[in-house]
Amino acid sequence: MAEDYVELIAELIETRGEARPVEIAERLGVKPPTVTKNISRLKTAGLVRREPYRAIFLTDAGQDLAETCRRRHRIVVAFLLSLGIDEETAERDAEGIEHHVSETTLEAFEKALKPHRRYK
Amino acid sequence: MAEDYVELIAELIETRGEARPVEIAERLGVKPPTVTKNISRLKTAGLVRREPYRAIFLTDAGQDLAETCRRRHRIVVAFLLSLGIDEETAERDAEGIEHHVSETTLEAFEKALKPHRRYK
DNA sequence: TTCTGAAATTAGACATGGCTAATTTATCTA
DNA sequence: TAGATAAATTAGCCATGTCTAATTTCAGAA
Ligand SMILES: [Mn+2]
Ligand SMILES: [Mn+2]
Ligand SMILES: [Mn+2]
Ligand SMILES: [Mn+2]
Repeated sequence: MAEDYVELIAELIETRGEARPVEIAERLGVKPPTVTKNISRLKTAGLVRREPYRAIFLTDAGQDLAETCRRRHRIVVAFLLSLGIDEETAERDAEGIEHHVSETTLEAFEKALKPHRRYK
Repeated sequence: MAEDYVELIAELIETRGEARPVEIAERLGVKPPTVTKNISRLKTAGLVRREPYRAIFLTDAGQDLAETCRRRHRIVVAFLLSLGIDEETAERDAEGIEHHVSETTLEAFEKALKPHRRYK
C-alpha cells in the first residue's frame, strides 16, 4: 500500500503541484475516507508530512521510497512493452508485478531491455 | 490466497498422496490455525472438499483453478530463468508475480520463451 | 465579509488473513 | 486396548484496508 501511495504522491506533486486526498482517491480507485486513514498511517510510518485539511508532502524517507518505486515501475512497464504487450495491459500488470520484483530480477529486466534503448 | 492454497494442495496430493494442514502450514510459512481458517473459506468458496481432521481434496472447480495457477507458475518461473535469474530468486519472485500476470502477458512470456524450449 | 459547496475527516462497520493459547481428535505404540 | 503424542480445531485477539453516513473545515463567489 505505502508504495503505491508515495509513488502517486510524488507524481501528483510533480505534475499537479500538490497532492490532495480527493485526487489520490480517484487515481487509486478508492474512497476519500480510505485515503485519509492510509495517509495517517504513512505519517505514522514517517513517509509523509502534513497537517489536517492541507496538501500532502513526502518526508525524505518518503521521497527515497517514491524514487525506488518509480524506478521499478518504469523498468517493469518498459520491459513488458518491449515484449510487445499493449500499453494498457503493461500498465495494469506492472502495477501489481512491481511489488514482487527483486532487485535481481529488476536488473535482469534492465539488461534484457538495454539493446532496445526505448525507456526513459 | 486461494490460488496459493489450491496450487499447493494439488502439488501435495500429487507428490505426497494427500494434503494435510500441517504440511500446508509449513510450506506457506503460516501457523496451523491459519490454515484451518483458510481451508474452511476455500470450502465455502467451493474449491475444496473435506471433513474435519481428514485430508483435503480439491473439487472440480478447485482442480481447474489449480491447473490454471500451476501453468502460470510454471511459465513465470521458466521465463525468469530464461532471463538468467537464479532458481531461488526466480521461484520467490514468481510466487508473487504469478498473481498479477494477465493472460496477455503470460502469452508474451510463453512466446519469448519458445525459442529456448527449456520448459516443461 | 458572509455563506455555500466541495473537500476532508470522523465514526463505526466489515472482510481478510495472520497470531497464541487452549482444547479436541485421531493414530500409533507399548 | 489404553495411553501418549502429534495433528487439528476452536476461541479470541490484532492489523490492514475497504466502505457508508455523518460531520467538520476551507476557500471562493456573491
Ligand atoms: Mn503498484
Ligand atoms: Mn506503480
Ligand atoms: Mn503465489
Ligand atoms: Mn505459485
